[in-house]
Amino acid sequence: MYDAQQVEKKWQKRWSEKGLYTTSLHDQKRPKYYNLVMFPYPSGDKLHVGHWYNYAPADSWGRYMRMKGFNVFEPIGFDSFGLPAENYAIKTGIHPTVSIAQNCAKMEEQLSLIGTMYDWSKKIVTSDPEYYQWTQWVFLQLYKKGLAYRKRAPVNWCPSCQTVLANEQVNDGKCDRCKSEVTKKELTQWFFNIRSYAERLLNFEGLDWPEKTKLMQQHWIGRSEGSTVQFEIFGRSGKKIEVYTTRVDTLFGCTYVVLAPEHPLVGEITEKLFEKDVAEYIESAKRETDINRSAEGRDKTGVETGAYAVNPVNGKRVPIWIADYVLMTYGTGAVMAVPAHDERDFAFAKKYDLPMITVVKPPRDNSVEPPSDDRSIAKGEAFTGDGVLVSSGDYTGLSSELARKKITELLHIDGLADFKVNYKLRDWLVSRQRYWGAPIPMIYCQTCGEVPLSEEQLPVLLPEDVEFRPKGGKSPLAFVDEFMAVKCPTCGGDAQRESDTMDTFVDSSWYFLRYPAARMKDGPFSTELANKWLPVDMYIGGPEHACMHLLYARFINMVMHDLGYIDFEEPFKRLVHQGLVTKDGAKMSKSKGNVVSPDAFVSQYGSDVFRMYLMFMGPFEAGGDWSDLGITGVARFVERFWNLMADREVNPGFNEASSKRNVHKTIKKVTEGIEAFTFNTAIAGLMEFVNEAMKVGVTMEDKKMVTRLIAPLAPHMAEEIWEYLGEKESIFNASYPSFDPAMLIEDSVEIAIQVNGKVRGTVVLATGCTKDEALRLAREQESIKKYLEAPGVSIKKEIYVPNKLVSFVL
RNA sequence: GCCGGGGUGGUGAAAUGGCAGACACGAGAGACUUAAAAUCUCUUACCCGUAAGGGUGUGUGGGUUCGAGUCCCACCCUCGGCACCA
Repeated sequence: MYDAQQVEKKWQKRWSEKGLYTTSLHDQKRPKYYNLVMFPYPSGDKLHVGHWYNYAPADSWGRYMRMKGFNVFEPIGFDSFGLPAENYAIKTGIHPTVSIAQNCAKMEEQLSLIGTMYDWSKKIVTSDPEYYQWTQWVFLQLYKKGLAYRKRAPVNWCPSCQTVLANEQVNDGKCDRCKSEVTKKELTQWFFNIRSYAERLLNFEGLDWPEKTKLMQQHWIGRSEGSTVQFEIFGRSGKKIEVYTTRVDTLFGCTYVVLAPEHPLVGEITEKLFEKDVAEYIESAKRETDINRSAEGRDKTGVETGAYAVNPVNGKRVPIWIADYVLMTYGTGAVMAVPAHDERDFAFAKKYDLPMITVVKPPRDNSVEPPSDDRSIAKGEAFTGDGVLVSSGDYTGLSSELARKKITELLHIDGLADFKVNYKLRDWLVSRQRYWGAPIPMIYCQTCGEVPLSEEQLPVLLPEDVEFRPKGGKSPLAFVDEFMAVKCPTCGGDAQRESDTMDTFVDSSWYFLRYPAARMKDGPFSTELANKWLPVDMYIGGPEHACMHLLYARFINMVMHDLGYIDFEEPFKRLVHQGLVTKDGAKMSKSKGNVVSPDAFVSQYGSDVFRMYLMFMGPFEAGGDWSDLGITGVARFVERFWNLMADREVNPGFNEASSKRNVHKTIKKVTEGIEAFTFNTAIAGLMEFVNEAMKVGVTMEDKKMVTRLIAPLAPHMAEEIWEYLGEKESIFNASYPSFDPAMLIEDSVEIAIQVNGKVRGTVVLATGCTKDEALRLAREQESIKKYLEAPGVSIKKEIYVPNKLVSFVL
């Protein structure tokens, strides 16, 4: 009987006593392997099966790579700043420093039960000053490079969290964290200019990432190629409106121009008669939340300004409108409307009875040119595809693609147009009006203005004695006088600190650089160690970070590269996402009360069984719905494996050739399963091995081989068996077995015989049997004869796939 | 609407274009036991048939091929992501 509890305790203790997983970072002998999981937030809750589902296979991968001969570094830490601890403090009065310390300790204890090979000596906690002073350092580096700036802008505001949010943290117009409706607010905030890295962030060369994730980032960055076009404002010589369009080929079809309500020209151009309507419209647009304003299919609204713009390509006057379907944050905040060829313009034009002119027809449409400038064109919808230009002056007859080039080039001569690439990606808003984060290391001086702290003045420590409850949209720090009052580092005069703290995504945007130098006092990371250990070889975490953490981390890493601190641009070479474990089809969450705890299973069956059961559920990247129904299967397997290995005798039915083949077949299957992150098939392979070994036996030598094979998946049991089989060193210092292809070949194989595509029988042939021989034997089969010899049939074709099948076509 | 992933037994699932359902769970039958648990053995896609055997089957409809879960076309459902970005 295998005693999992006793065995697992024993080995966890021994591993930690021996420091088996303390990676020697300066080792020159073995190639390095940086195996990283996204570090957890230390909530007070216990680990649930989702955590295990993520961490256990990730650890098995690390163990596998270690046995493959790599010097594996598998660090862990806590992403400990952020709202939950602060909200908890508001509710209970317990200081975040206290609750986070408790939670980290609790979490460490639970993580250790999994039996991972985390190198705890390199643990980092982002809310420790020894970490966050370097987060502040990162901020200063960006500031120095002009990549951190302060700007008054309409931002996302969560009224319940009382803080601003980055675009990435707003989902469906709701706060990612508390789900309340996000509103707009004009505030002066700190931004990181991630936009200037848009082009580089689109390049994924050399990255082994899921296609899906790369696509999501691409879409988020949203690159589009188009042109800017200048429309002169009629009667205001020299005043121009710049619009952005990807369809400059439809310029002749422009029947009006639309400005975003926030557009700076609005006040200037609006005619007296229209001022009241315009002012009212802008007011109502301001009140709209982003979600309402940006919902597609929403009824389009707008007002006329009374002003007119001149189409530079044909001198035609078109009215200027204001509508909130045009966004100030994209392009130039102004568009040329071509209702005949754009769905949004079409809907708007129809509502306000604006003219439509068809200027592009589908390439294969040979019909007569439609009448131009005809309000009554009875059209059901806009034609938005590329085609051939009509009613477009000199450009008539050109393809859309060519026309885009020609029109832009010609207008460019007079400075009226230019090619322009735009991105949907907006700058990263990093300030938060909350307490529990890294203070932004900036000072505002009455004489010098905005002054960055020098590196020697870091860390800016978070004051301890603070009223956490947010007040009036200001950070709690703003009310701590001792914190706020400071002397200006430049002139020595009275100054004030920045009271906002940083988005926690800033903390996690560089932590992978810190790990190898976790205890370092004189810098955020060591250039030497970073260049040696990074990029991260394997990064494992949830797909929900695709457009947040994973994008921010790439950006910050690129900035550090550009500043000359590190040699590599990309932080994560290979990325794998674990699938989601649901309960009754729903995501596990405390509020739904459907969180499954692993505790009962781990204490009944042990970590090894539970780890393997999670892996046996299906492919790692697929996830699945939780059910405990099958765990007994894995428990039985572990018992059988243990008994097989503990039995020192070779089985009575021992057959050397079959036994060897069994072992090598297993090595192949298990290795392929682990490599593909389909641990379920690896475990199935081991189960098959045991079933077969019960029949054909297994030698002492092969027992050791198979024990090494299972070690990454069931680390505790493997160590125990390894020791039992007489080995003194840890099994994780042993190498991973590889298979001999020659050992896989069987003497004979059973192949299928098909007649007209249907399997009608089988025949046992010698391996590698010739075609003639195979066909002859197949034809002789009783079950086949009757088909071949039926009256009126003859063989039209014979197919032989060696070791697979014979197929007759009659 | 657009972009991805996925639809295979009662369940979790497996399958370089080559005998669909490996490996498990569950269920049924049997062995051991005074009995139960545990363990072991056998059966288990569906339909017809006592059997031998035959037929049907991987979301739907077509196609390519000697042969399709796998490739191609059209569609349905589902889960994620994006969504007035001009």
